Amino acid sequence: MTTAHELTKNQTLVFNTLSRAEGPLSAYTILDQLRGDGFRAPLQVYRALEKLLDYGMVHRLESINAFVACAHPHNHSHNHGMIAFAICEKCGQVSEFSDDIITQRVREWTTQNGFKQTKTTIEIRGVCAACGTA
Amino acid sequence: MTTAHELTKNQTLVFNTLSRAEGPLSAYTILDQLRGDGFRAPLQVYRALEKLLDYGMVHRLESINAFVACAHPHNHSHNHGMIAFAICEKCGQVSEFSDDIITQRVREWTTQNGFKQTKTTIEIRGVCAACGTA
DNA sequence: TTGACTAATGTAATAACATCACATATCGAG
DNA sequence: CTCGATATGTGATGTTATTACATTAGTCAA
Repeated sequence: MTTAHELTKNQTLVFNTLSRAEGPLSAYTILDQLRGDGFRAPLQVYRALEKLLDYGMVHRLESINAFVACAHPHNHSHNHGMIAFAICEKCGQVSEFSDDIITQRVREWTTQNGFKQTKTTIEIRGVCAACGTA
Repeated sequence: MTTAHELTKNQTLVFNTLSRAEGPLSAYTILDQLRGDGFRAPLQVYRALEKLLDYGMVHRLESINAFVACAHPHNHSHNHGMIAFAICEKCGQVSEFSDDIITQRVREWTTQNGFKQTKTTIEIRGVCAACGTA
């Protein structure tokens, strides 16, 4: 069962910062936004992020070294599909989606090759519809 | 037509270093291996890598901040499929593969959402067959 | 050849991202 | 209360990447 996690003070602060943000934030941007709340060192942010990532409440975007609050209020227990991110390089907006066929194809490859996957990153960089037409 | 690129001295050194390597290397590891050839600063490596990435001769692994020589002697002109990487966290070996269905599914999503993709990253982290059974 | 342009290179400094090491505090179980 | 586990505070350090500026090398036209 996926209980709603009790967040600690720092985890709550970091999560709220990410939730309020328009787009992804770097750890150091989060730090700066939380100076007023007593944050002084990167580690305070990274430690909170680590837990939030564990809980599936936050995603890390590897290609831009940044973090976003998870868009879906999932139920992580079921629905183990891989999540893909489309990141707009103009406005920074991130769209999150999950595709069963992609998930399945990846699993097929890993199964056939005896590869035990632990984490999969799918990130599409480009320009979103809004920025493309503007 | 994709002409074989004339590489400069530094590009050649960096490419050869990556080609000889068992697995992916960080820019700073490459730098260290090229000290004997007169390399002194990170920028010498990053500049060469930038070109090699342009030419499609090298890939960047976003999830581990490292670089590998491209496994396929492709023909980049055709075959615009997205490339996926399976990265073993035990031994560092990287397997490269391309899946038309995944490529197509991603394109469907981007088309439907008016997203103009420029680059796509697919990286599977885990443990390879050899390390899994060992 | 000269001059002017472009691409490549060299170098130092700095920025951006992330972790280590160690001390202190908080909280629940027994 | 006391022990152990988890969370936190803090400084230093490690790792990755870029900026800024000077220099060198190659190309091509007049």
